[in-house]
Amino acid sequence: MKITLKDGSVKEYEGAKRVYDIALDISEGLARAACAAELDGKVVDLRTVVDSDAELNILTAKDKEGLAAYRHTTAHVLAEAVKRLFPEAKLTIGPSIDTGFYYDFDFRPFSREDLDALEAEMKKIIKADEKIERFTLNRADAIKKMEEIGEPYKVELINDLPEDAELSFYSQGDSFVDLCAGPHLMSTKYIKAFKLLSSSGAYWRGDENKAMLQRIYGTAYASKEELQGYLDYLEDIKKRDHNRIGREMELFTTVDVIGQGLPLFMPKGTRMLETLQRWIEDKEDKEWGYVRTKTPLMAKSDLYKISGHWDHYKDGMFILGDEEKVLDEVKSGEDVEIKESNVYALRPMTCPFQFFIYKASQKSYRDLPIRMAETSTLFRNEDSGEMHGLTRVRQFTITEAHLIVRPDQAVEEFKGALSLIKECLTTLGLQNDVTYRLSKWDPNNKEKYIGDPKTWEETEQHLRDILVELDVPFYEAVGEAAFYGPKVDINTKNVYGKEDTVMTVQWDPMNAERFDMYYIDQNGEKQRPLIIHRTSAGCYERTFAWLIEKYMGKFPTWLCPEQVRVLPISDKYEDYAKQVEKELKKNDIYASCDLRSEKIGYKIREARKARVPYMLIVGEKEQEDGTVSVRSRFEGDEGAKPLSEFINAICEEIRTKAIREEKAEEGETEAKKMR
RNA sequence: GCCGAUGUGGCUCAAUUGGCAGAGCAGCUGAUUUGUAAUCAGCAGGUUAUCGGUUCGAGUCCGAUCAUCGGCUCCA
Repeated sequence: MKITLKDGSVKEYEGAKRVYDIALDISEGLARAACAAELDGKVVDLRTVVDSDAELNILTAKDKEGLAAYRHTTAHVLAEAVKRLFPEAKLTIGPSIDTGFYYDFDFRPFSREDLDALEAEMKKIIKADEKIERFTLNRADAIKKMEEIGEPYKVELINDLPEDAELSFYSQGDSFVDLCAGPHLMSTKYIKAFKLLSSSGAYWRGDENKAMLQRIYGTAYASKEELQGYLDYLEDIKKRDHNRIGREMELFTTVDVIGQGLPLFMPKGTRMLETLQRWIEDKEDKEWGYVRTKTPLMAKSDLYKISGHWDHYKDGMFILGDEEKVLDEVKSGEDVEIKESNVYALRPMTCPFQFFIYKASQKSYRDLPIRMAETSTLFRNEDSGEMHGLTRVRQFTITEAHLIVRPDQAVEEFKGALSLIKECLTTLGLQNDVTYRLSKWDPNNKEKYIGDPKTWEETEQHLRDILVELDVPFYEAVGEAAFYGPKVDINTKNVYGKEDTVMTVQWDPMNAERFDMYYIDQNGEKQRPLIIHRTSAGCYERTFAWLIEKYMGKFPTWLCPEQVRVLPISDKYEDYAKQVEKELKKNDIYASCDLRSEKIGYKIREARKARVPYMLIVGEKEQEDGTVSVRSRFEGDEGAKPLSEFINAICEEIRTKAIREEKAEEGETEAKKMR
């Protein structure tokens, strides 16, 4: 038979052969690192026997699939260690994930000491060179076996598998057996480097109504160096955490008695937010044809009944008025008699408010599209465990807009909204850090959505076509749509590797009908418009958090709350420093003076810590020549230049919102070493 | 909401088996007048998150609440 390898080379063998032996034949080193293989495109175990011509790709821990198998085996070693140290723990599932693996157990919570003990036990198992063997059982035997060894969750899994499924098991050493599709390493001894990272609760099958299990997260790499590299990376990336940097830089803070998810923006943070806001409002209004509205932060429950929020989103809103009764209703799920006119809710979105602005006068087909934007503060009663820094809060402000369009304009307008977002991302330097997601409804969960299946399918196809035409890479996700329509979500990853939706454009075929919105067409007849809901720069809080993490607090100059700090060498030059500061402020530059009687090195250090992009050092020379000595975050010491020249340059940098490349940090680490 | 960890001056952290709440940085005052990443000295700063309990005595032990962090679930 002929085996075609991934690199195109062909090997010929007599008779049947194991994948493992073929791998050995090709290269012993490769076989040692091998985890699994792809046979004719399908991932298989190394023991798989090949008896006809085939395409073979040996997977090693350097491949995505191979690494997954390697980590999956590490998860099994963890499971064996848990069963050894804590025999009463019940096994559930333990897959590999992007960053490593986890395994869920039904047991008491694990402490860090437990994890350390488990790591030691795992090392023993690895050292013992336990052979891993695959075998299959029929359904009855499989259930009997799992009942025998006391694994009820495995029985449940088997019962949920299709009747004709092949029930594959892996044994590991003499005592450990786990239901598993594989593939796995052939022995525990091939695991070279792993680490248990953390433990936490997790629901059985991800269902909050089911049992709370205990999850152990870990990671594994093919070498100790790679593992250490990853652990260093984890440490390093936490230094970017907006929650830490934002508080340290006095951009925002929180206060116990004010409450969860209600951050306070301090002067510097506020200045940055308002810089962003002025930029985005100007852009929308002057370049993209938006008009601006300002609508109430609350409304009667009647409004949310029309919009569908009362039925679909009531427990996510802050309800005012006959509060206790409303809470009763929310809790019991039953209608309670409430004097409706007394019940108000803080708005969780702006849509219906702007819809009524549209409806305030009769519209002609010639008036459309109408693009209404609002810098819109919203309130959402998130569950107490959901809040995080600035990325998940209960009150936030969003660059919200609704485009009321004729059906023939919808595609163009939808594309326009995406283009505007792309422009915003590019200006902020974030365009390469996003993924596009087509968020679809879930046909198996119809009660969560309004509208009929046909409309959903059609609308989703429109979005798919637009994304393909714009040539942006995207993926599709079931069950992520808004309850009234599908959307394109633009996501990014935070420092903990979790995805956050930062921007969104939604195609809404439902609400024009609900709110009885119409326009008059050429023939004098009423027609339904379509509605596009969209953000441009997203929600200010979340985008702000993203910017902090992206730039580690060293923002592009135009966003900096302090753009220039003037540092006089001594108080003899105080007057000149103040004069320079005044001149900068005259040119709309955020400038300040450090007039303390400190050495220049100290003032520079402080300014660097505050992440001020430009320091102007002034002393005798500068005062005499009318110059400033520029030290920037980007180039370090840039030497003396006339003040006017500096002002022209920085004004141009601010005007164009330039993102200057940072020079590698030399000073701080050196200074630390020296101390 | 669920599981777990944590909460001590503005910040980072100490405080022996329950026994006088302490240090560095930041701040303030004074001296110093400084040329590209930390000048020196002094002073001030606390109901140990909040409320309750055990105890002769609680930062420490117990309970409740609030908040922060990591997960799970959720995220219109």
